[in-house]
Amino acid sequence: MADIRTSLSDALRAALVAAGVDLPAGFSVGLERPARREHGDWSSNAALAVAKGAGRNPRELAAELATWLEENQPEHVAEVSVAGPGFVNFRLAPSWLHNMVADAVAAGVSSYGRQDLGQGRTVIVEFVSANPTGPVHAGHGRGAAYGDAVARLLEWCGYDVQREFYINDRGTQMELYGTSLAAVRAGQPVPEDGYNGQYIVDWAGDMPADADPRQWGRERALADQRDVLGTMAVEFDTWSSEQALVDSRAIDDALGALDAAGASYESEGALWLRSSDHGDDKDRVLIKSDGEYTYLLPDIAYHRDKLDRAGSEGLLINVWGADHHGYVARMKAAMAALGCDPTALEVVVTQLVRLERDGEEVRLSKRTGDLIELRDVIDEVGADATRFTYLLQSMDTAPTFDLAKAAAQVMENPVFYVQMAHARVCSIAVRAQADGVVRQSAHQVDLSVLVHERELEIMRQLSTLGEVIASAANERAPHRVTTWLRDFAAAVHSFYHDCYVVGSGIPPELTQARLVLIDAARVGLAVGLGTLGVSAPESM
RNA sequence: GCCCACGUAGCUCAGGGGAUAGAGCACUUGCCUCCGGAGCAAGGGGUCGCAGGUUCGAAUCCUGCCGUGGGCGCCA
Repeated sequence: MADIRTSLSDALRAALVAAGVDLPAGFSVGLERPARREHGDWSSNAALAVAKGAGRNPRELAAELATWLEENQPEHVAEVSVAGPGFVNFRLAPSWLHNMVADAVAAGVSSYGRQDLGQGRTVIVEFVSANPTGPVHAGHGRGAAYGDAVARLLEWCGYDVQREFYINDRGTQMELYGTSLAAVRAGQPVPEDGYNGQYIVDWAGDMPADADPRQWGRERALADQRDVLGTMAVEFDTWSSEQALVDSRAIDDALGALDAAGASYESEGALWLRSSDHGDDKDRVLIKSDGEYTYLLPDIAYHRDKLDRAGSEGLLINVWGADHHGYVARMKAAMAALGCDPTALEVVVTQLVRLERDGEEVRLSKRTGDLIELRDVIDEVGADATRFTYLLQSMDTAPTFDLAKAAAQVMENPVFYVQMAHARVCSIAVRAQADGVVRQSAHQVDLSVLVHERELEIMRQLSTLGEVIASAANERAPHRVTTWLRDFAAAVHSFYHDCYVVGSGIPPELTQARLVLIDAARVGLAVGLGTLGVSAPESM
């Protein structure tokens, strides 16, 4: 079927040419969904955009376009009108929505709304990357939900996605962690700046006497992290070890490359990166005066390795917490110093979450051991609600996550509201079968009887899912899908309330058409939830 | 002091160049013969932090200021 957007765009372009407008090179017709129903189904600002360059009055030009379009109507167009300062508005016949419903049902949960933006391009999404010195905490949870949702969205849009977790399994923190475990195991106080959490006591108690505390502690922490992330269905393709980079001499190679590029120098007994040559505030230390690497150096080697694995057309996306935003400039500077394409590395900084329970703040503090583990959040709230709640807002905002509200099984809880919409349409289909309704195959059903405002609203919203997914993927903004789901679920609940599918007084052909409609709605809900990694239950 | 993000309805947040700025919660008022009322519908409520600028058009882009959060280590 012809994409409605393409056919409208082509028609507008033809109308502009017919009106004698010389289109600027690279001109693309602007088409959008008007915010207000009375402005039609699609709207174009083309006349406004070209009027000045063409020396025309925008309203008059728009009127000329509308007249031409009325005489040369694209498929499904019912009415063309001019409004406001010079918008050209299209009102479409319901037939375009009926076609879309049939397409949605045919495509199904496995492919409706898929986009071909990536064309197989490799993307390595790195997220969570918690230190292997303890459990993942609630703050990591947002990164986990977000990173995985971005990965799912990119997959849905045709990218070849790798999910990656970077393990900082060497360095100062790792030493402190090992000595803390050993001290507690021996009944001694933990060293200064050591780890104090209750989990240290628990884990030290499990540690065999002959174990290497660092090595054993690393495995213990990773197993714990993997387990908890698994309970919210976050799985990684690759777990990259910092220590392995050292062992493979990748760090020496990186040092050599930086030296060859003239990007490093010695001073005060340390080795420095000339990051200020590439946009950073100041130069940064790579090797400390005591000979130990800083965090930055292995990370540079790691990103070289990732770029190499992603290939020349590949893209790296890093999801970092707000407390790491200061590292973006130096990391990009390092990549620039090595001659890498700066657009190949994209860092998304997620703002911190304020965690509450019944309005009372729960403070996160890994150092003091006073931390809320992600495990506790999932146990209290559930995996689906945890993910959905983390994805309610833009990553640029620092939202409040109220555990009690997120856990509540009530319609005021957005995740419950959306999942309930899915369960409801599933239950209608079950009910229809129980009532002995024999369903026709979808392509035999006459959908033209679907003209109720509630039905039209479901179809209009469903028709936007593909665009929403595309923009959510492009903007790395899964919350756009969350927002769409809440709106779409509201349309489904309204339909459910006003339009019965089965029952006395419902004509058989309307029952058949509505069964197809709710099937399409089910697909839309399941696809949207799927891109967020949230389940779509058939009953609740 | 410098860097990043944010400031939209009483609260939590969408919208991030277009037309009369939206949703949920809370508040007011209606609606249960029948598919799940764990609902639906209607209503009140906003100088989009402030001041300039760019534009045919700014909540949206730019500059400054104010406020909030985070960062500014040879920790990660």
